Amino acid sequence: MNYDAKSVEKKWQEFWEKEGIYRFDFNSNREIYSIDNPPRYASGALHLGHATHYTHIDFIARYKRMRGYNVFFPLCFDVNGMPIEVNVEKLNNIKMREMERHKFIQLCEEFANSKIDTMKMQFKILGESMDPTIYYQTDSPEYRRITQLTFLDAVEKGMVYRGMHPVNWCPRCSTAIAESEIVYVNTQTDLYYIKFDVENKYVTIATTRPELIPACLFIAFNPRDERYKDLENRKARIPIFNREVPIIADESIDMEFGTGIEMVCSIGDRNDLKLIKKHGFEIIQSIDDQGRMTDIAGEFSGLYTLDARKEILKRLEEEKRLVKVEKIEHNVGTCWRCGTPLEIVNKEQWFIKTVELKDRILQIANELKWYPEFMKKRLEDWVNGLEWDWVVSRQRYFATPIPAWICPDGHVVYASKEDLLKRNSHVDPTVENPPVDKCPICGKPLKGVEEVFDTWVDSSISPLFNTYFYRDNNLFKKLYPMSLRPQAHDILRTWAFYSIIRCDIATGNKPWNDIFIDGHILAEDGRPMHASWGNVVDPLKIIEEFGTDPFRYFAATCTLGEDTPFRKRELVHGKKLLNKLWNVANFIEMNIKGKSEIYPEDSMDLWILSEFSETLENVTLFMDQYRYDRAIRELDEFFWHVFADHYIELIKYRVSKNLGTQYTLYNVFLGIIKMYAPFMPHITEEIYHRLFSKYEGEISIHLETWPEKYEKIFLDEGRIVKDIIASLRRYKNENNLRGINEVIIISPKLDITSAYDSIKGSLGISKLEIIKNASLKEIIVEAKPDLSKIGPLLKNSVSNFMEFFKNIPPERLLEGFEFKGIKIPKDYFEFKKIYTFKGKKVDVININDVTIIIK
RNA sequence: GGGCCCGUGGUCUAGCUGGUUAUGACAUCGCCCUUACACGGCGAAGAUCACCGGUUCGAAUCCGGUCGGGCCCA
Repeated sequence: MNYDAKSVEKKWQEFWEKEGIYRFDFNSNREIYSIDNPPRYASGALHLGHATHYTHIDFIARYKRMRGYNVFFPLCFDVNGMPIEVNVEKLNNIKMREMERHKFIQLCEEFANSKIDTMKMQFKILGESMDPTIYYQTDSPEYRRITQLTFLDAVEKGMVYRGMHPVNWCPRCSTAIAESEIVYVNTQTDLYYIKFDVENKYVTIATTRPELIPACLFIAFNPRDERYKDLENRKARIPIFNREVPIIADESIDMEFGTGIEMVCSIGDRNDLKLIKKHGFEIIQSIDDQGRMTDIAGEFSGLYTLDARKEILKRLEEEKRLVKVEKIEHNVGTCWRCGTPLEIVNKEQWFIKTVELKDRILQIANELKWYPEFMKKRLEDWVNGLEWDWVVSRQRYFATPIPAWICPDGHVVYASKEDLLKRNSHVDPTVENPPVDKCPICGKPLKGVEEVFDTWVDSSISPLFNTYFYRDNNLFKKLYPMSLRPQAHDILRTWAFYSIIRCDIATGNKPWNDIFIDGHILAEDGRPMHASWGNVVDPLKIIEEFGTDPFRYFAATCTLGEDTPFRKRELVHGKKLLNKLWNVANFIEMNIKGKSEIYPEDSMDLWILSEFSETLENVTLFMDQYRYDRAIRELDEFFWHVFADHYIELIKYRVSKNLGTQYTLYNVFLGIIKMYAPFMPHITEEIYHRLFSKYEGEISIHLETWPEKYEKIFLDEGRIVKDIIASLRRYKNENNLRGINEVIIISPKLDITSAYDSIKGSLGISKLEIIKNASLKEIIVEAKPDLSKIGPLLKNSVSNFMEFFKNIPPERLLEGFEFKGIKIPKDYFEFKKIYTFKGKKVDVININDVTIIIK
């Protein structure tokens, strides 16, 4: 009988929703386990990676619930920022900056909410157990209010300032362009070779932008470049403008490009910017908002860059400084909307000081438990390399407004914290009045700030929002810090980093106890999924084909922190596992009538309880370390290859008449499906209702508690017996036998006589004897040295010994063998023996030191 | 360019606090419809553990380097 996931899963999803079984209990005194669940970005449907990550988090939530915790696992969405703006522009064929601000924001909200509805449904289909009663989305007025309040905390502590910062700028649209709005196009461009004077000689530099010569700050070459070695620390004179600039050596200069020596301007490209920062130069503004040359260009000022280029080239030619022109392939960043090549210009921006918090961040990172550990190092390296502060302002519409007003002289008035504390929504300075009539410093009129926050300013306070910071102090004390931050490694330097900063500024304390960092899900070809590569996998299609539980099985095989290619075969395997579970349930239903309360006496029943307990210990340990992959492997091995393959076969002959065995079967299987419940919530619920709920009393397995251990006895003995039975079953199989006439088992060390009935009964042996010492003649056929003992004893003569050892009759080793004057005790070897039985030919099977004789 | 991760039978993968013949899955081949399951059970074949060097009696495992792949870089 096969298990049909599809028909079963939907039923339980409806049931869980109706019964509201995943609830955080605000009134409970149980220990809290709180998860700082990633608010899903609301720009579209979930992809396979999201589906897998949320499933990983769900494993932990469900596991912790069964361990008795009051689990805080919010359903939440992130709704701010540019991807949604861009979608709205495309969908409505409009341009953000050509629309009325609040109308555009409304369109964004509508768009996001429609996506949220889709994703809520997807979470349900994925069997996620997030709690909809502790829901939030980051564009709610309440959330934005907390974003602003915590920003004002930073203001109060002197952590906020305004300053100049380079941004990507579209000269045609006259607006800042975000990194993701840049379209890179490969074009052909001219590379100009220009002579610069160095004292009474000259050096030829290559540039694609001669119009930036007036903004040249220094000349740079690679220190390994022999051609320019003697130029270091000397000065070059820039043509036309006749200004002296230093010559600097820097490893980042490409020796192959152009002449291997270049001019660094403020600001040509990203790399220039890096060099300028690194060598401590000030940025000069050379191009204005409309793309015209500024005053520094002297007689060329006011010209558009391309016109300035023509004029300057003409002059260079006149002065015989233009050596040659060469066509090259060039990657240019252009505006995604109008295609104009972008400039980098310096603009006034808002900052939160992060550089001076370096030590503090490292300290907090150390207070967190990282899973896997190496992710901490990634963060530390990143923090140590921090060079500038966090730019928190964006020239966009759809995000939390910066709660401030500004006068023409640049004096800032912030929103009143007292006022904001009393309200239930955020401040919008584009429509609201400032707390004072005019600038308290210069008396000039104030204007609301139109810039909004970088979306990480919103999402980085999720640990504060989740714990009711500024909303309910008692709850905050109870909930903060949170138990776990789960997230993926691509946003380690943003979400994790900024969260630590924001929470430290607001509370002076770490945001979480644990942080786990997940890897990515790759396409089946091992590459990242990309629509343009055609290797994207839709999670809902997979679920349609296989069911949710098999999908979750795949998720469980991913190792935390490592990228995992999607593997369909894991779904196939998951499906088989479900079938196996289903059929074991069938078997148990057929053989058990009612719940037995008779504790087992049979040694093999005690053995499987011991095996179960060991598995339980390991699974628990792995789950506590967020190693769900190890946990499920452990569980699979026990369930399928110990419990199903061996134990069930072993008790078939007696299950109907042995209540202790029925007790064992019932309880071990109940324990197994409980351990599987966090991974595969549907089938375990189905089996629970079919076999167990009427005795156990819960309406859902997901309200059950984690299993408990049994006393571990007969574990080693049981394993030997299991192997004996398996080998005899194989023997029967190979020889096509229905039963066996006579078997003698010699077990010199472990006492397995109590398993006499199990061996005899399950194999159909007519005459069985289990003895400790054979009165038979034993012949040692083989000896195996234990190198972990012999290695340290003999050190470098081990290999000589191994050569020598081959030719020694094994029985000589029994007497304590001597090699090069060193005595080797006999327990440094493992011996394999056979017996002759009254001179008759018998079949013999050896398992460790146990010998089985079959007549 | 910098930091981190990964590189194991045909494919994917476990092991990586060093110990003899390296785990499992899929695929391949053989046997078995044994009163839960043929989406099952048993067995066979298949790997110089990316490469080079070092430490060690002994390295897939530790160290250094090379090559290849991935992620992040405000």
